[in-house]
Amino acid sequence: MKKAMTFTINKKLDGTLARTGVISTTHGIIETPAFIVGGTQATVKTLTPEQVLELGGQSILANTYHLMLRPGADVIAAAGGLHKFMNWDLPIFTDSGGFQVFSLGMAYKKGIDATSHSQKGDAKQAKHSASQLAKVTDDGVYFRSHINGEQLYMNPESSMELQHAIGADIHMAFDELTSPLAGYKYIKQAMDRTHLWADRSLKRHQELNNEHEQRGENLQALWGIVQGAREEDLRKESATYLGKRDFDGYGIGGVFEPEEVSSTVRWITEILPEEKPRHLLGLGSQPADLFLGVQYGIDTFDCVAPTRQARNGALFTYDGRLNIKNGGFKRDFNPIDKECDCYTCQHYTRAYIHHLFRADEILALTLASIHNERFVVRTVDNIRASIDEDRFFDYKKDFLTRYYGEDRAADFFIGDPNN
RNA sequence: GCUGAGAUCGUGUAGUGGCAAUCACAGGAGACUGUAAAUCUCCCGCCUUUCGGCUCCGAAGGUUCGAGUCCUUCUCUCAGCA
Repeated sequence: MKKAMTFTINKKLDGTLARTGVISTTHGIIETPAFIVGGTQATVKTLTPEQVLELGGQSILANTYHLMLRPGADVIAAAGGLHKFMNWDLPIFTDSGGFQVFSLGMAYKKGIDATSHSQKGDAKQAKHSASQLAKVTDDGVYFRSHINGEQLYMNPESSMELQHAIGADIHMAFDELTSPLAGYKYIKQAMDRTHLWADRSLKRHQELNNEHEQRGENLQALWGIVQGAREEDLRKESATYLGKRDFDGYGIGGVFEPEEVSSTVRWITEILPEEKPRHLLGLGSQPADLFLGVQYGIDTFDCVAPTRQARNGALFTYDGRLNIKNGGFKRDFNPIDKECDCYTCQHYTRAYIHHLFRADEILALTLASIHNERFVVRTVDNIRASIDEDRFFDYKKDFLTRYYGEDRAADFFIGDPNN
């Protein structure tokens, strides 16, 4: 059978797990390390595909759970697949729905949500904790639609069938990620279940690819997902188990804090087969995640934070984050960041964007999203260039010191050769 | 000029005899990591780091154990009529 996807390593950075390379799919290539843009509901919120291209997006990640609910995988298949449906011709990833097992289920039961940083006891959380929307069994997961409460069921096989119908280039295996507050016993149980689900996902995936091949259609790729929370032995067991399977690449799930990147990610990437790409699921809301992820062997990232924070007025600058809604920007006629090359910074001032947010104008969301997404995509692109040019550690030190300040940044440099 | 209705936080309001300050907006700040998120949280009379303390319902009187609330006069606003 021909391959759905290939990965070529161009350069490895001596003394680290970092590398640059190229993922090649039937919809084109992704130069890695790369930031994959969040496109959950078959759209990058507030942006047209042309705007995503202009800000340097190489690929997007959509979500099976959301698209199954609305408009339905059958609708996307009838439209000729997700690329055609949403007018995005470059590579697309789909997440399996596994994250929603967590965000609609255990996360609330445990009294925290998907973002371990968020405050306990906020009104929304209290409201939702009363009604958990997902329930896990060994075979699969019962969901209640967050839209209308309808009962749904998803398991590894159905996730693969939905993902193949949606027709992205790279799929994620259906997994269960656990709350950071879960106990060891439950973490292990969920990890073992994730492994069995990975095998079932792979089996169904290969059957579906066989059908594609017989019909002369494009093949699709599947990446397995490593779990095990913060437990070193479980993470290593998970990487070992999945590393032996015939996946096209790997996702690392259930990582929540920047501190975990330099420990947890390393345990895993040292074990996973070097010749396959690794994706760090859901991380990238701050620059340290990106530098540490790459340093410890990550090839691709995805994160909703750049666009979500943009919609809420929190914007990246090379000197740290600012909240454009604050009163101090009312008469600030500078761009968001003088060194940013994005469309927003080329044409608009802080004062104007401040005004748009205050006036509840929807252009605020688009301009802010363009900026934040460009900031993150460009940072990862620059990290890639710094590896190719053997100046990664200098770039990392300059960037993070400026962004966080010397004191806060110090922890990110432990063990670096130039520290 | 007459008649009527009003005056409570920056604004609009709730409160109709029992610890005044509800709700919204405006304002001040914070959070957000495989998107139940253009969302959420906190502050918003004055003093105090906190604990807490002090004010306060257009003005002045009055009734009452007790008044934002009832009575009298005044000021101002709005509506209708002249």
